[in-house]
Amino acid sequence: MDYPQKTNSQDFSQEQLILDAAMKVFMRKGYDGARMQEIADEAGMNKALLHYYFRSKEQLFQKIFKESFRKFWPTIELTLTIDNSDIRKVIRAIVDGYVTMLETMPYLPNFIIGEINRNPGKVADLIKDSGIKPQAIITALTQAMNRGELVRMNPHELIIYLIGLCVFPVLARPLIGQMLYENNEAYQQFLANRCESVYDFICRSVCIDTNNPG
Amino acid sequence: MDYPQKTNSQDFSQEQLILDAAMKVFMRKGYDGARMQEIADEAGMNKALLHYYFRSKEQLFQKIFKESFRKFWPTIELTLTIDNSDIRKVIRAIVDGYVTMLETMPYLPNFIIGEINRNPGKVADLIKDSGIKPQAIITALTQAMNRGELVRMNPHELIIYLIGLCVFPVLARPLIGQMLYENNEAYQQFLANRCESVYDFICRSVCIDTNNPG
DNA sequence: GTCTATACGGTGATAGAC
DNA sequence: GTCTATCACCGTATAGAC
Repeated sequence: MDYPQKTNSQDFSQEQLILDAAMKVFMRKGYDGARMQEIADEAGMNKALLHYYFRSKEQLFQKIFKESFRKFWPTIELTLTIDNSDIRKVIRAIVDGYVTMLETMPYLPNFIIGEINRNPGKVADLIKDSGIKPQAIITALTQAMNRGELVRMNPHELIIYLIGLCVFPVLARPLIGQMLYENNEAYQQFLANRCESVYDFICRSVCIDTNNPG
Repeated sequence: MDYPQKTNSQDFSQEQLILDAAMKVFMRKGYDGARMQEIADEAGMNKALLHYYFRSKEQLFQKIFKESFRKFWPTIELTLTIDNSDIRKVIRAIVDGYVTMLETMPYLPNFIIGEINRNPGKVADLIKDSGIKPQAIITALTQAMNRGELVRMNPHELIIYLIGLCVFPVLARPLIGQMLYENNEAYQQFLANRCESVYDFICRSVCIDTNNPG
């Protein structure tokens, strides 16, 4: 009988437990701050097993990082499969996509940005490997500008501002929460409403009402 | 003769050399990634001297971090000593202040945000120690809203967006540069022009032209 | 596959000569 | 104050029993 390589139905499960644990620990501590022991504890197994499955800390980290990176960017591309004819809907979808994603993974931006700054030289390879290209969104924005729905500006810059407005509130969360909101309650409120807030802020800046020109 | 404690005119200079070196290394590598040996090399002196002057890595780090934090935030408060009657000038001054500061210290935001996420519990003390309060800017924004110069919105949110738009392009620099600008030249161009670009983006969103109401 | 024990290198910190 | 030498510890990684 020619079953797949897996001879033990627990194999994948163990590997996945490690990956999940590693994701948690690396995201919070970064590469330098993470400890293999902590990942083992989090996964509820022995430290030696991590090396059995992934050889080294570096290789385990690479797996986690590539996966994280994939989750960080494509949000913006995938939303473009929706109706392109109204640029407001596109912007709304992008903002919603980011905000929703960040609710479940609030540590992601800090992790990605921290590690990318720690090792900027590897970014090129990383992007090449991921196969991600921002072309779709650039095209959509440019077309909207040509249709007169968007203020004319460099589409690259608009993308940066768009992502920045979604991501920065989460990135600087401890700082903002403490500095501007003393208690956490009001800040929770802001985070909950920021789909609307960010969308409004962007639209007021760049969207042109084509029904009432002038 | 009662000269000050300093019997050796080099004392201060040595201490300062260490602080400068530590700033460089901590900013790029973070606490976990930084090595006392590397700081010593950067300062051009022996590793043991770091401990002689600052006792431990932790204490040296605290000095650097508090100093960095002081540089990161007050930009926004200090600019408020300028003319408050035109909110556009205030916004312009804040954006200029941040962008200029970031040109000389591009690693600052990543450092601050990374370390704050690494140790969120200490943020409250840090802010208390620094004595920084965002009250002046909040008041200025609220007054401008009451005068009808600004769109009505939560002033806290506006501050977050303002800082985010200035800071994010630098934070995500390696990512943006590679993903959106393949070569470095066009990105340099964007960074050079972003005082204007960010200012325009914000003003279009929130500033109301009081000469032509309606 | 999973565990325990251990080798190995690196890092913060100190002792002690000068 | 500044150096060299060294310690004690911790963290990654491996060896080897089961």
